[in-house]
Amino acid sequence: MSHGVADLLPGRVDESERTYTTTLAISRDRPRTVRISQGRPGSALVEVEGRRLGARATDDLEGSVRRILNLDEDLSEFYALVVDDPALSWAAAGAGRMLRTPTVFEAAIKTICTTNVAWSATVRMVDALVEHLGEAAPTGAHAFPTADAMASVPESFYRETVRAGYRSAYLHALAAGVVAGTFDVEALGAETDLSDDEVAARLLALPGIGPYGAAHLMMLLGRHSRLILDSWTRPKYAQVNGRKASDATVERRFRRYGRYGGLAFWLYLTKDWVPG
DNA sequence: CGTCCAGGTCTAC
DNA sequence: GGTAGACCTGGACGC
Repeated sequence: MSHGVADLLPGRVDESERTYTTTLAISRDRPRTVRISQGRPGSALVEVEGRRLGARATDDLEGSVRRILNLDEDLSEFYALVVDDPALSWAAAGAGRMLRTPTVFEAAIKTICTTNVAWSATVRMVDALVEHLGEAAPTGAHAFPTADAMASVPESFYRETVRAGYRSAYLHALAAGVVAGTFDVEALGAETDLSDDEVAARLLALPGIGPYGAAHLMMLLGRHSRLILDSWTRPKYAQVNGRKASDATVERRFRRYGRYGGLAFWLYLTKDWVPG
């Protein structure tokens, strides 16, 4: 079973039908439940529940789907780097486009919910956030909550209802900081002139985000320099590699991929997720 | 029923 | 700059 933060979108992947269903927020309107599947070769089919959308809402939804499917990322430089590499040449066929959340805020909140807990607990916390704070679509399904919605409830809500434990303070502080403008997290997904170091520094300044979380979020932002080193990737590396290695050794091994070191590491670990 | 720990982070040395 | 200790929770495991 494969997991990634984007798997935690308030929706579900149906592997047999190869579809992804989720409920997405639309500005100035109720959220809508959408079903994403493969359309004609080279295109995605997006089916929207309910009455026909207006032009404005359609634009919103298309923007969200583009961000979820990461359609605008150009990985040609990475493919050129690995095409003659026995360990990663398979990736040049088109791997590495991470499934993402519509907003950086959502990814950051979910990343906090992955720290120091079993995956089942992460799912439980995110489900509670969506159920209790997310706006409902006509289908009854809920979208991921906005920063405003998350800032509007007290920290005790996160402890008592979400059962997020000590993460509660981080979740509330992040939402409140985004609302106040202290943390402009969406800018990190839009800016192109910021260095990876600058982006990393801003992510590390977020409450509850440390080296693991920053590396994880940067991958989703198309910043592939950092290796995600955590309790899942370390043993997985040992398994794929054949023997254990220190973080420093792993970092050294992937240094040759330059600004794509993090992506190379991730794909090296997840090759067995790819069919065939 | 007690202990351990899971896709860590923060604080205090 | 590097490193112990504390930190919520609930599922897994040993007794």
